[in-house]
Amino acid sequence: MPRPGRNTYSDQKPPYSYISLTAMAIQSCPEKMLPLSEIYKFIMDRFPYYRENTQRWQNSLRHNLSFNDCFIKIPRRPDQPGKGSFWALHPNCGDMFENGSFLRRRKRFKVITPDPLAAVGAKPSEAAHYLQQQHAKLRLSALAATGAHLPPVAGYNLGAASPASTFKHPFAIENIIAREYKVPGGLAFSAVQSVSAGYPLHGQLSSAWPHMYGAGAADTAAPISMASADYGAYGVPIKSLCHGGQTLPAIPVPIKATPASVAGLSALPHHLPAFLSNSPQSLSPTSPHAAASQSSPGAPSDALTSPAALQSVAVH
DNA sequence: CTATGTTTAGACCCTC
DNA sequence: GAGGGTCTAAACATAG
Repeated sequence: MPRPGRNTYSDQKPPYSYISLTAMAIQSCPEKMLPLSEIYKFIMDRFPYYRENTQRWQNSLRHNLSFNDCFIKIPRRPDQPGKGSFWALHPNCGDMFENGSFLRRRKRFKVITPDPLAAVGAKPSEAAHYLQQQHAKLRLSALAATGAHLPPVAGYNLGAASPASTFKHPFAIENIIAREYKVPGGLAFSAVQSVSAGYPLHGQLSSAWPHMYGAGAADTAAPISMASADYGAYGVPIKSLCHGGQTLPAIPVPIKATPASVAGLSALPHHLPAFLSNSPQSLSPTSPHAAASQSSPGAPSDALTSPAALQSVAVH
């Protein structure tokens, strides 16, 4: 099975499924969510193969976004004008891939409850209240984001914030790349750790993931650029969410009402999965900036790393 | 009108 | 061979 990171695939079809390509794109964004057009752009930027037949693969890609539960649609808020929604990865899409193969998942990811609100048995009024709370959170974080020197927080920590946590998003660029850096003796070089520790990784990444971090790719928007100038506290980009100058992410609402969206959300709202709560921590990158100082105990970010927080199952 | 999102269907490939 | 994952194509609906 072809492995990533060995060549640039130039005009050849990259050995990644649309799912993994999409996941890469999403993961490359500090907010861990992207509008469709940005996903297109990401893929075309890095894989020349996809600069042709756009109609074909983009249709497939849209199909994948809709069809696969591992992608969740995040509506734009009213103050985020634009077309289409944002797309994010379900936090519990888990270890869908195995053996380093990005062509085929071992299991299809499927969620098992309709939505977080239903999962906690929220009545409509409670749901509204819940959403208001989330709104308030976001506004608070937005304020924080505008301040240049607020305490940094751990971002979409991928498990890094909690010592007990081992969850690392399988699609995280850091994670994917880390697989390429198995150090003799069984110790894997952890890009996540390096990023957390503030070590510049670009050099390593370039060699491991040439089409992503290639030397000549400086103009292709270094995917996990952690330039402090670009992001405020909580990792919310000061410039915009990839476009448009908005700083507030939308309230993430798993739109798909599959019977299971978030089965284990009984702990809500206090332990609302960070991802779903759209707590800025959960959506911001792990960065040198966003290292240790954050996270009060029990902060929403814990939820992302807690298996109990959001139970989805990989269904065969 | 175009981009986006959903759904259905068939073919191909892989794993069990 | 069955079942499942992926890819492709197409039709349709909706939003900007």
